[in-house]
Amino acid sequence: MVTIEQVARQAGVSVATVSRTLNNSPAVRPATARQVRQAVETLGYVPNQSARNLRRNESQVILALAPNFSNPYYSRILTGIGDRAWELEYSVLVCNTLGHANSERRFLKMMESHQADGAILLGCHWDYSWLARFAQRSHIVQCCEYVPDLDCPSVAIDNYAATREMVAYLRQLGHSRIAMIGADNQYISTRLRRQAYLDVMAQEALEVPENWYRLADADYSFASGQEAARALLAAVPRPTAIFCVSDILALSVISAAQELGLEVPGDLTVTGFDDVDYTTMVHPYLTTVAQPCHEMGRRSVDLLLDGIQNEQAALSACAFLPHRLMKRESAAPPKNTI
Amino acid sequence: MVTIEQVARQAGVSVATVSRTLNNSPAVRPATARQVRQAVETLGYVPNQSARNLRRNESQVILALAPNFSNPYYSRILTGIGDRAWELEYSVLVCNTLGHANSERRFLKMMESHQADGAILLGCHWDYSWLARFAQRSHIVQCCEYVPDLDCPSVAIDNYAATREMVAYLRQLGHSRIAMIGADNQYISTRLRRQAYLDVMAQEALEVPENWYRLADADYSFASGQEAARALLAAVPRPTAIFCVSDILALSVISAAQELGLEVPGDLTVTGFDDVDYTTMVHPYLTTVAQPCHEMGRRSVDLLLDGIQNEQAALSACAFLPHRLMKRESAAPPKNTI
DNA sequence: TTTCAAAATGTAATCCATTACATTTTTCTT
DNA sequence: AAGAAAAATGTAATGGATTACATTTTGAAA
Repeated sequence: MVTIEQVARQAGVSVATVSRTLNNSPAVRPATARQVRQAVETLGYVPNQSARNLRRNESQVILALAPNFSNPYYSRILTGIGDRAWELEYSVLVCNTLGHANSERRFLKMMESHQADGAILLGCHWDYSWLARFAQRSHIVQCCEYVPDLDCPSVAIDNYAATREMVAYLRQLGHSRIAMIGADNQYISTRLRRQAYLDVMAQEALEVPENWYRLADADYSFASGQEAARALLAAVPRPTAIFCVSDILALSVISAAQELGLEVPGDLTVTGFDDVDYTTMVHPYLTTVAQPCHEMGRRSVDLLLDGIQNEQAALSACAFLPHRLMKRESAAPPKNTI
Repeated sequence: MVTIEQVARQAGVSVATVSRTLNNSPAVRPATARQVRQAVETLGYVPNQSARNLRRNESQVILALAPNFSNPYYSRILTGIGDRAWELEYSVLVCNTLGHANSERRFLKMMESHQADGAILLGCHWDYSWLARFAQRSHIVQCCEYVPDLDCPSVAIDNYAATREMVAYLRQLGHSRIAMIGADNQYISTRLRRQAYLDVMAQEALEVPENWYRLADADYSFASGQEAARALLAAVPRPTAIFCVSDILALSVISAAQELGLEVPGDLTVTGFDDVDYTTMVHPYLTTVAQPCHEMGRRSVDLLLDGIQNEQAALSACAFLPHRLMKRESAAPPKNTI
């Protein structure tokens, strides 16, 4: 293996000069730098990052913890994270936690062992108090989901406002029997969306019968959505609109409705959340809330590196990025407003 | 920061003993080991991986290069890779190459700089000769796609056989006007599927009019599939079945057909490839070829680590994993076999 | 009890780049 | 041309764990 010493010898300079050249120190005379680069080229030298990391006490690696890869929503955020990290010459260790607390811990421990400089958390099922202590010592950014009082920056959309808009839109279309399918998790997004839904309904003096707020799996699985939908569609009177907290769930509702011979949006309005690719692949195209996933990923990286590089960076700013209501085919006025 | 030296002092032993204890060397007396672990616990010591990596000349990290994250097919393989790596205490750097050769190179360079011990390549747009030279020096495994004469192990299904089965099945249903939508890339899978399609058609003495083999984008985009489908469906006589090299493309064909007022499978049979989740989310459920994605990911890791750990491991074995023909709703006999 | 091999532990070199500090070279002023 | 400041370069310490080799301890045989 070629080491910096061999390069130094080849270039007729000291190792310090080689190091400075490669790190673009301004203290190297251009002519000397040229010789060094020449030697690097000739010998095919590639610096050993482990040595650099050891000395500089950093790794140029950031972690991205996601509860799964199968949700295209996460894929898009991860793509954004990867893009920005690439630009800033960082690498991303993507960790599929499967929602297991112990795997979250093991991954986060990588920061203590200097294998990673910081971490971006996308909705994890962590143990709050443990995480709180952890956030004290390590650089963490929360993306999409966040534990409110945690001492670290976060990036998300305004879930409460977005949901209010969506429910208000349904209301404006003429719906009054509006049900909701949430998810069996403690995510802040889930809680805020539920609250926004209830608030609008209350404000409009609309009834929300028990069981009109139904739960799908923690990770929004298609099957659990179908099940929730079947239960909802069996109710009498049946809701005329169902607001779902994810696009996959919305697709599962459409599927369940069709199996019952109901047409969407003719007999039932269905809305989703996230605006993943599949929303415009089959008719009816889904009315949903678009999140700037890619940008959210990018912004998370910026916040994280800001915290790593500037000691006195803002500790716990929460960046809210703009969402967009995508009005498409799956929502329409109810047939008869009984 | 707590170092091994402090642990040694605390435990009243030498650093060598601490190191041996933590690496489970059998040469440490149990009683001593206990003291050491006690000290580790007390001080909250976490070994510095950079130092370890420098000394051992390894990183316990493997790379996984994928051309994109948006295709659920890749997500499933990556999940398999992550699972297996987790079991073996390796970390996975997932790299989204976006199909750019320069980013593939930059990621692969991480092996030369000792940031990664090996790499799993999922269909990349590499420069063959460069890669060949690279594979000499570094540990690489190809998954799903592979460059045939490259000196490295690979994992894939038998694309040729799988396609033959699918086309034979269409034939058996009674189709004779069978078209195909491939992709504008040089992947081995694309080439083999095309060849298998042509071979079966020739064998059955079926005509393949020019333009019945159409190309979607290199990365199977929905829009490009729709375009290809529209062109195919405008042909006279129109094909009665379209074999697509990916599920997304199949969905795009169904979408295009429906926009023309054609029913699937009534007026047109459509088949996909990969069996991603979405194939059973909307009707018609897709007839497709299932690949053991998760297992392919896991197997790739095993092959890679085998190569890393055993100097004389098999250099270029190609593991073929079993596929499965999923007969579902999108394929049916043609209405009239004119 | 002595002796010696085996087992356990310790000492110090090593991995390779970075960087504080020391030294040399260059440049500019007078 | 001398002298001082600035710029460039060099020397050697440093980061923290691993491990070859040296030394001590243990335990069993004689």
